[in-house]
Amino acid sequence: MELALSLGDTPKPFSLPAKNDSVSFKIALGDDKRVSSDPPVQLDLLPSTPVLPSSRLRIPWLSDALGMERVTSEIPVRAVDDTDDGAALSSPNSAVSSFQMDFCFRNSRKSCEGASDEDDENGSTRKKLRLSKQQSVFLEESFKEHTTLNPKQKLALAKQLNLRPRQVEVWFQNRRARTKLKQTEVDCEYLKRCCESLTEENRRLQKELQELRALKTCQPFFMQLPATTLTMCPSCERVATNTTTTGAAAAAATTNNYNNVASAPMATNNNSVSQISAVLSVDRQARNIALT
DNA sequence: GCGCGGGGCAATCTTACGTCA
DNA sequence: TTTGACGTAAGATTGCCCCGC
Repeated sequence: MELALSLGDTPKPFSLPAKNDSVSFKIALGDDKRVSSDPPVQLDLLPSTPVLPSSRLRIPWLSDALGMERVTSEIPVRAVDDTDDGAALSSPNSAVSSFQMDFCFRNSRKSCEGASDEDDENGSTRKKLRLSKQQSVFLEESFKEHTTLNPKQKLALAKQLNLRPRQVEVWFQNRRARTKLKQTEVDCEYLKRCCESLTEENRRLQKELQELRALKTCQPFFMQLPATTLTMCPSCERVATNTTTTGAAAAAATTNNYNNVASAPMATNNNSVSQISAVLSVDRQARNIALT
């Protein structure tokens, strides 16, 4: 998914890192300046302080990568009728109660029925699975490492959590989708703030422009100035030189021709210091009026 | 090039659960 | 305290598209 918002003359296309399926935005402004000082928020939708009981629950590929000792025997696995993936997992029946003690501390009834398809077989309505807190935490930890799973990882995770591979797959799909949704919401909020900021900036600049035009028409002193005048940029506090043929054009060009005062070629015209000071003074007054 | 299978994604449905009057 | 309506979160399904074989 790619959204572009460009303002100004140099829209810059951007590419998104596909990592983590997050949607991010870049705003290309005319001079590549951010409108808002706030950087776009990158949501950290993963639990920052997982309560994963790492001593008992382990992420297979993580543990393998770290060379950790496998302790999967501590996570008893109940027999699962895995019809959709064809990978039935089994373990001694004695492990069932141990698993349920591990995973089903919450709402004793519902969260323990997840991996069973018994409801389908006896014709009654199938109860919807609610993952236990620990299962969710474990999946979140896994998601933190891999937002997508390869078949091997999926099987390993399903086995450790006593879920069907399909359930793990669905959980990851939903997790990706909802992460993306939340990130999109955050990004939209950020764009909204940017839009408001730009609107306000535009309104202010329009007002300043009107003030400058009014100043130009009301004060013939402007019109009598030589070709080059100095004005102060209200935004960046820099003095601008406008080398034009008329005073009117100079006034109109003040918004896009601001240079550092040090580089202003003041010596190239016949303006006296007093004339420059007068222009600056008038310009400052106009600016203050516009801002207030 | 075409068909097929697998995986991801978007949209949607469904259900569990919390809140509140 | 109980109960029903309501909203939300989350598990699950479906259909489509893309890609590799």
